[in-house]
Amino acid sequence: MADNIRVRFAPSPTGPLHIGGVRTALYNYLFARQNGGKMILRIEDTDQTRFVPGAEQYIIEALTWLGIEFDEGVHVGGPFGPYRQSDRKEMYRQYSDQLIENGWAYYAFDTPEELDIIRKQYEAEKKAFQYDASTRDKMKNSLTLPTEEVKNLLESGAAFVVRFKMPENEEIHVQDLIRGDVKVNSGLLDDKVLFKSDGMPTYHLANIVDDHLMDISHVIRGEEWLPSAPLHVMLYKAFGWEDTMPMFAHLPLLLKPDGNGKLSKRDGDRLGFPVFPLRWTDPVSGEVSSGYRESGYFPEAVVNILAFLGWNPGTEQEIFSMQQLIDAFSIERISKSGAKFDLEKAKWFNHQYLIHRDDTELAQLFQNVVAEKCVNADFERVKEVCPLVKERASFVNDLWDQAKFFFVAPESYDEQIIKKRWKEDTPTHLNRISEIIASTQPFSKDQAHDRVMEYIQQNSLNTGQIMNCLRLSLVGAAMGPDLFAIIGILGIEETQNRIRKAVDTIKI
RNA sequence: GGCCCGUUCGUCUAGCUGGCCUAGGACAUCAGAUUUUCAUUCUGGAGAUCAGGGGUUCGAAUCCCCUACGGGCUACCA
Repeated sequence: MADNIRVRFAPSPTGPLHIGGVRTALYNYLFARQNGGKMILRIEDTDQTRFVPGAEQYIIEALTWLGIEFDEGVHVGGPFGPYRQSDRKEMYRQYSDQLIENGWAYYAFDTPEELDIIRKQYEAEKKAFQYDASTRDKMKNSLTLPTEEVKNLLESGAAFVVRFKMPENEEIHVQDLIRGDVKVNSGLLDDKVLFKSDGMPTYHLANIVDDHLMDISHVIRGEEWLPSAPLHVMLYKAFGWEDTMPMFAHLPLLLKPDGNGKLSKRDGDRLGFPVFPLRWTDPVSGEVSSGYRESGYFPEAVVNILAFLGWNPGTEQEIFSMQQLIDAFSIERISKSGAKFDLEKAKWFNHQYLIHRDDTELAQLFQNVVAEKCVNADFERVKEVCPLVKERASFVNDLWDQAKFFFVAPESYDEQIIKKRWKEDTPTHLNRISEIIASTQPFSKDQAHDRVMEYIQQNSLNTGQIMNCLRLSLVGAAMGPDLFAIIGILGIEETQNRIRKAVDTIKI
């Protein structure tokens, strides 16, 4: 590996960052940290028409939430700034000029409308128009127009773009860290616009110039960029920057869980899982898209899930902290094929983080949920309850469904259980058991357990029947942790109240 | 259409320098055990003839070729 590892995550602020982008950021981050390199956030906002207010802030907030930190970037500054391409606007022109001077690029005056017409004509003949070596001498550009006219056009302020002059027949090699040697003939590529008529560079120019200026050593990005990688290689060559050209790694895409195609912003809520790290409200339509954070995922779990979508350590360990990922990560072990998001496995990951979370911390999180659901709950009780029910939950919110009865007495009783277990003499026994529990000295769940079991045996009762009815009285359903653990937490008074209420309410 | 990338259980994948693969793990799923309940836990099962076909080789999921399928790109979007 090179001495100075510098990687960048370079999103466009065209909306919320989706999890594919988050994964790209994560892989960049892991690679940088593992190699003691720098992680840079660069905002690529060269398309003014697609700019979405709030998107940049969203990206920063999302990555911060996930623990993906930057050494340099639009929000933290750094020696290679500015880090927002719109703020770098003035410096791109000189690079496109340089290419024109060297004969690697030229001015083109064809208007979008003219190009549109030509494309339609080609289409009518079932051909595809490509602005390249075979067509550029028929177009309106500085290669075909007289020098004087070009000069006049430029001076008169006519709209123009700068196009790359793609060689007619040259074998281009892209060395990809994941895919190996990818080669393509330049004759198949077109004369991409480098500099737009609005004075902004296109992605291709800005990207190469900035990566060079920012001393980027490795470009780790999505596979959708692989087709334009040959152009980028050519640009490095045209600028004479081949020696410092970064290494490329094109990541496999994240696919739709159902059917085919790459995961898109629309898929998430359609399939019941978030595609965004944070909830997003579209500033124009007002449409709300759910986020992992708001859905109850732990950031550590999201990182773990994403890390394993397209990468694995080659061992059987699946739960990795960020630091462990940094230590274990390697570009060589990134898979080549796209991965589908699996909601069930994602839940399992979150479950793992939930059950291994420190009990006090978990209790604090759950305390907030309890506070929303009912009146003031004692923190000590919340803390006692958590370890009893956490095995049953994937999310903190699930804890409520599992532990609700610790905080609120049952309002109704499961009819099925009543039908199956509740007998005529049940009230009598429950009243006796209520007294027994109340008289247990000293009171403890174990004592209560022993005394109740003693009663059941002495009266030759059916354990299952009595216990289920007792559970029904306290919980309202056939669920929950160990009955006496419940009684221990509810305490004598509440236990008695609930038994009394059940006996009064349940009729057969 | 053209170009590029890919293809192992339903899903994520191990396997990459060919023999230890009658293809391993995880999630999901099924069954049994445990339990006073639900869940957990434990044990076990089913599940990919490695996309298909040709080669190379004593031997291929692993190397080569072809085909099929999937995906990406093909804008003055990134």
